[in-house]
Amino acid sequence: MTAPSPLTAHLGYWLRLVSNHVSARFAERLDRLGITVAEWVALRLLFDADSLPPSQLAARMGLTRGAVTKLADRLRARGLLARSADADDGRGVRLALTEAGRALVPALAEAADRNEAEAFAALSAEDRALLHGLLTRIATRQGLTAPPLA
Amino acid sequence: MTAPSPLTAHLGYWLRLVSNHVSARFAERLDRLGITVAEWVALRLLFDADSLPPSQLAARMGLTRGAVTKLADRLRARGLLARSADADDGRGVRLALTEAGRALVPALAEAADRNEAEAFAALSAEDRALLHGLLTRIATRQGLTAPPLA
DNA sequence: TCGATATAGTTTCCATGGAAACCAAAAGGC
DNA sequence: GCCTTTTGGTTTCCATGGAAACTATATCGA
Repeated sequence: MTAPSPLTAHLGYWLRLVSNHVSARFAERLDRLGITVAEWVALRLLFDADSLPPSQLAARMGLTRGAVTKLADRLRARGLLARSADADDGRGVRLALTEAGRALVPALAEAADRNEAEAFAALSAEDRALLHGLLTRIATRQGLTAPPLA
Repeated sequence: MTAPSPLTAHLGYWLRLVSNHVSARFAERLDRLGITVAEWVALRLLFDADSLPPSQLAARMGLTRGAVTKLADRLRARGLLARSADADDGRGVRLALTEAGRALVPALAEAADRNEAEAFAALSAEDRALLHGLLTRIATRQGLTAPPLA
């Protein structure tokens, strides 16, 4: 009958602590540009993909389709994203960046770069590589090259 | 003029991906016991502290006081937590576990232990220690032995 | 001691995201 | 070719948590 594990006994606790902090700081930076973290992820994915159905975006972001509908509405209202009907599928929709959306991405990426540098300043380049290796090892073992959902 | 960094270029991305996944899996486990992750954290902190003012709990959990008020209400409604007036400060409140709340903590801690084992199964004991070291190094550098808030 | 200020807690309002119900179109079985 | 089932997307409802306003008490300075 040992004492119940304290919070700090779990790697999961530290992972969450650091991750939340890094994301919160990143959110602050993005906020200055009027963008949320989720919006950044969507914009960056669409930057490469050119156009995606909401379901694809949802899968890659680890969100539900419902959440993506709403996210897309917000981005569309600000003129950063356009929605068009899928030519082949009467139900389908394609999401794509507008010119304004595309033009915004580099600045956001720079914010991400700066955040990254600041967040992991405590680690040497080798240690950062080490951390990267450990995290990706867990990720692949858990089968998540993509979604943290369910 | 290089291309904007892809999401996967940032450690922060992997950190968030893995952290969210681990927390989501943990949330599933706790859900079977009718508890959320935030509730677990509160219960575990109160288990050691015996009694805390809401502001203290908020600080240690990285939540606002408003959020703690509501969290405490939920736990109180389920008979896991009791609220009492502070003897010395007319404004103050003390939160403490009920017997039922206290009795629940060991089972929750075991769920946390099992989650931990499953989540980091990809890593050897040495690698887990390594990861722990890297994360705590970042945490202390960022001044967060406690709150991811602000 | 009284008035100004600070502090503890709560409440209200808002934003985000999940779950599930729902609708329309496509695909499959016969 | 129909009827059932599946799939893509949206909508509705709910839960959680932050921000800011608000209340009550305590503290500080003159």
